[in-house]
Amino acid sequence: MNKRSGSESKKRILSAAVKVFSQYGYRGASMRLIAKTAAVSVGAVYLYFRNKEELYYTLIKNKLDDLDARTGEILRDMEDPEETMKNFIAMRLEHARRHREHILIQVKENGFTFGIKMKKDFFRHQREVVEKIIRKGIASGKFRKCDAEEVSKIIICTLRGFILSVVVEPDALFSPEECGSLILKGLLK
Amino acid sequence: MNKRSGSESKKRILSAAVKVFSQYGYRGASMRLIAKTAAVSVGAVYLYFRNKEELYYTLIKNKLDDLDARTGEILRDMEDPEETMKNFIAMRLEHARRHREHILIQVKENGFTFGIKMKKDFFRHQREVVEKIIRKGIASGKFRKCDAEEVSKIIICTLRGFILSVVVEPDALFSPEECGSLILKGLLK
Amino acid sequence: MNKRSGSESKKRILSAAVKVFSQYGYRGASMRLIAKTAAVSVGAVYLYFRNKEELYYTLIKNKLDDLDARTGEILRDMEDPEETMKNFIAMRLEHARRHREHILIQVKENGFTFGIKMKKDFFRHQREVVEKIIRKGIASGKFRKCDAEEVSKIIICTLRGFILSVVVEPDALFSPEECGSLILKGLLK
Amino acid sequence: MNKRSGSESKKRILSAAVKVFSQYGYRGASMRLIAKTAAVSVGAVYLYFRNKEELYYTLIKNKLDDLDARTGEILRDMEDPEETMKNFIAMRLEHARRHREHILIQVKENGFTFGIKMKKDFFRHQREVVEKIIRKGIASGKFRKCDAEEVSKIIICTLRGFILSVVVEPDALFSPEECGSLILKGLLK
DNA sequence: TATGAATGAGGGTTCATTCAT
DNA sequence: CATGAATGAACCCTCATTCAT
Repeated sequence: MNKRSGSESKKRILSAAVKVFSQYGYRGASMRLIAKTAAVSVGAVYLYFRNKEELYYTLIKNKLDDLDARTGEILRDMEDPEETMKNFIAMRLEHARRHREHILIQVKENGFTFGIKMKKDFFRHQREVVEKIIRKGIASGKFRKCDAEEVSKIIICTLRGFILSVVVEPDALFSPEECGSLILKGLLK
Repeated sequence: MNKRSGSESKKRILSAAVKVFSQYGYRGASMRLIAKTAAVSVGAVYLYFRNKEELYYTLIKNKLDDLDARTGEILRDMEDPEETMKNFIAMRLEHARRHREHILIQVKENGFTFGIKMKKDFFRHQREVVEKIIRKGIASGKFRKCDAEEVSKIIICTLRGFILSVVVEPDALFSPEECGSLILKGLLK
Repeated sequence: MNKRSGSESKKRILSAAVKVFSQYGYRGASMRLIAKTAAVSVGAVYLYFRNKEELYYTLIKNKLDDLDARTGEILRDMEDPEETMKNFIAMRLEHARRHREHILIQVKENGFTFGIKMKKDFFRHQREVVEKIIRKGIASGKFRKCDAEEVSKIIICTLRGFILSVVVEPDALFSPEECGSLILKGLLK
Repeated sequence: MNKRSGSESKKRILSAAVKVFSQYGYRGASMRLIAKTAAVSVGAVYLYFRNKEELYYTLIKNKLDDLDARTGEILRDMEDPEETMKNFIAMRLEHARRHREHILIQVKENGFTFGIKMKKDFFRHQREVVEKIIRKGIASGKFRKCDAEEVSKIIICTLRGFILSVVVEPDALFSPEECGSLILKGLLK
């Protein structure tokens, strides 16, 4: 059909794949539909990706790398740990809202076996970031003393819950500020 | 050609279905595999469930009803709101740990259309329970003043995150007590 | 369930089979539905008929035997060949109208391989009857001279067409008299 | 993995379908067998026809359209109604003989619900054609006076019978001439 | 004589993947 | 680089038939 540069086609396919995977899940998405959505032939998809699995994998990898980069930025100029924690949470929520489809893909195929190591690495790194913030907060006397590792896990989980909600019920928005507040101040007086 | 009591077979099928659905997701699970796992013929599955969808639906419904009942129990004898909230969170986490596979099924098929009303009803009810506890806590002066509806949403999301983690990474356990603590006391001193 | 005499059950099954076969055709009819319609268990059907094929075969055979008997009666007191021919045609049409379902079964499974000999025998016999009437008619000078065998075939076919129509479009009735007339007098002046 | 031109495959499939449907009926015919008969993969059949129903429908439609066209030709140059009627009957019989399998398909699935409107339209049109010939015949004084509508119905039925016979017993041929004769002249002197 | 749970082959259909062009 | 017809394994589901009761 149209002649396009190779990389252009690849981008189109990736973009189409995000849409289709997020809507139908890994198994529900058909290569034909992805190709059609990308306005490309079925064969073309196999030109750029060995198979469905690799296409899916690439998608996830791209997004996690992106998120890793943004996390790095936030960490770079950490001064006030409270501020940093708020920024981190807000960034993750904002990212989830903007890339709802990507998160959906992962949510739907959670437990799916591809790229499980990649995901574990990502989550470990995120947790370590949070732990680092907490330690800084405790050291600076702003956070109450607690088991930084344990609490970092909990916060990551909490965040996961927030993000899941953002993605699953995009209409029922709640403010990142309140989320941050709860984590920082708790319910009790 | 084994003869088994009807209800025995049905139980075996349900139990097999939980395993298979939780491992492969709705689409990934094949009726053949479910039948095989239940040590039953394909036809037998259709003897007890009209189709795949109904089998899936029954699974979800059973578990949600169960959870509704346990939630009711906790609410019934609420005296100290702080205690009730802790109990509620602990119950949900405990339940998730014990029925990991069931939660997995739902996580994986999030966005899947069957029984969506049933799920929505469940989540609304759970949120209302939390809201009720919060209002009681504020009224009794134990909780800081806040928008009970908004915060109940956030807590449900937080909980969702905890549960997701319990289910996705069953090894990386963290204590229900700490979870409750974070929600109640927050990170700050 | 109910205790019934064996022959009663058999009758019920046959009667149910006629209904179900005529509505759904041989392949479309399920043994389960036949059993249900007969208010009998699936197993019971296999008590009286070795399998689906035999049940079907029995049905057809019964009806053809019945028709053979009636044809015999008409032939017995043949005096006026014109009258006899009219009676024969009327009888067949009347029979078709009253046993619409049976005819439908055969129409639908025409070419079906069971009992093909039985049907051939039946049709041959019917044709011979018609041939006999024609010969008598020619001999008596009432019918124009023609190849009795050839014409008997044609009349049988004509009749088949009439019957098919009676069965397929039961509302669009046309009179047996007119049918007889056409065959006897033709279109020409 | 043979490469064939698309339209070639489609033709092969249609041709195979005629054979298989005519032998086994709609329900008895399996897509697998049709594919095999066409020397094509199962998937290929679904490349050209959305499903079994559409394949069947296409078959019927093609043939009915063809027959409509031939009927039109005969009507176009009607001069002598007797001649036209003979031609019409002969054409239909000839057509039945040449497309035995197609007729068989329809005979077997009579009462089958697909495309029922299409068939009704066809039959209505055919009857109107016959009615037109009859009226012309009466007007020209060659045919005896009769209820043209009623008699056209009967003739269509008669024809149906002839065709059915041609198709069901292809060996027991009888001449189109004699068929025409019977309809025109009747049995009586 | 009667039941109906159980079986498993087979039916319609989809879809990841390949390959001649 | 790109196409899309073709393949065939695998999916969900039905149903004739059997057999323990």
